[in-house]
Amino acid sequence: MSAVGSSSPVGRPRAFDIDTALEKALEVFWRKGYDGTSLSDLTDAMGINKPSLYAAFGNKEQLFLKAIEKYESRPCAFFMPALEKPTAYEVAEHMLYGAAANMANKDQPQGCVVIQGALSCSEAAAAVKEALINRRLEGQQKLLQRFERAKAEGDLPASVDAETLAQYLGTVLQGMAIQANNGATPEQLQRVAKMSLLAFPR
Amino acid sequence: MSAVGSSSPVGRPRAFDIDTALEKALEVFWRKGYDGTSLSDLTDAMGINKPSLYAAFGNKEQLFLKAIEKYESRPCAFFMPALEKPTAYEVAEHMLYGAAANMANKDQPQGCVVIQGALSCSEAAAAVKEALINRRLEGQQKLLQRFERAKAEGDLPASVDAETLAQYLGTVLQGMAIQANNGATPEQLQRVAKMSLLAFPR
DNA sequence: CTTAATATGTACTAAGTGGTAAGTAACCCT
DNA sequence: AGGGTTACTTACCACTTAGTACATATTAAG
Repeated sequence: MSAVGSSSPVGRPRAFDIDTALEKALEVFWRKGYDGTSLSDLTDAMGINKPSLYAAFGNKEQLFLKAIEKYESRPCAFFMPALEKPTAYEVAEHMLYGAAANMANKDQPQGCVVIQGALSCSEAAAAVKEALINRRLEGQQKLLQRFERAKAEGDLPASVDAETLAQYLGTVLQGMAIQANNGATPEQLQRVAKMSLLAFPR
Repeated sequence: MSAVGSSSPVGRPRAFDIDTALEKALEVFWRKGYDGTSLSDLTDAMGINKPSLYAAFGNKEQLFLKAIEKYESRPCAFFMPALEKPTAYEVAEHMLYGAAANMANKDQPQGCVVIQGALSCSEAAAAVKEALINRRLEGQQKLLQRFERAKAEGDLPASVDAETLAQYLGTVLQGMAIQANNGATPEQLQRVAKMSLLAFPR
């Protein structure tokens, strides 16, 4: 058997780095949304031609979905690490402050591509929209499970409605994405984060 | 001088009602966003041909802006009436519960066209995006002014940061629009509304 | 050096985009 | 009945869209 993986497969080698190209595509989708992004936008940003794009990523829709995966696995991702905090309050705290820093970070497009990539969209983007909705619901589901665990651990009172708590937190996080698009600064979002924590049971 | 107004102007009379056509256009823009809506989508929904659309509304962009005006002046609009409530808390309360009912209302597209009409978009939609951002900021500005009045009236403690309060409320309202797009029910949003009021100073 | 395999650039397709020209139909006023 | 004015219908425009055929270039293996 021959070696598998990225080490010199037969044929002409790819002239671009697939990961940095995906990063470029992500940035365009993030700024312009799925409907607002054309293939020319993508090939221009990625520095490749259309046949290379189609060979490497399938088509526009699959490229988008791969870009979303990349987005969620970024080093600056704040969601999953926050879930690991010891108490429910700290989970919420880290998630809110992480979002405040991340969504208004001037080094990248404002907001969150999972929220604004295909919110209202054409029929051509219906599958993409659905995929994004599912991602958002999964995130909220993870919060819900974390808060139920906190109830089981006695960290949250048994009387707490974990579902509403998770949905409230999801609402604030998603609202922060819009605020970032409105031009809100990280500092402003931090103050919003602090205030929204006042509703959190201790 | 002849009579002005809608009473029999010269020429062939318009064969469609301009207001109901605008209502149809609004619904399409609301569901599909500016970039996701084509002129064919619009003419199909409005039941007219392109030249009629252009004669009556200018072009796609102007039609969108007129549709937004219509949206904000709807009978079901909850924003402005809520501002008139006697106390800051009641203002927030009515706004949040109004949003919960409105944004998840199954008789219309989910969410809010001012938020999702052109969040991430193409360069062709840049002017529209800017117009929507301004509308959102104006709404928040109105909230801020209302809360500052409440402070002056002694209804809110002088120590309250009215700006953050307004921004927090804006964040929750905008987050509710995303939640509605995720499929949240009016009841779920009501629980979120109730919870977000816990952060509100009394 | 040839062959097989993959990537590349150029050029193309069919369909859809926003927007318009031009002829015709319907109305009011004289 | 005719003229003036407006709206409607049909057909079109130039351009962009997502996606692809094809010939060429670059590599590894035999």
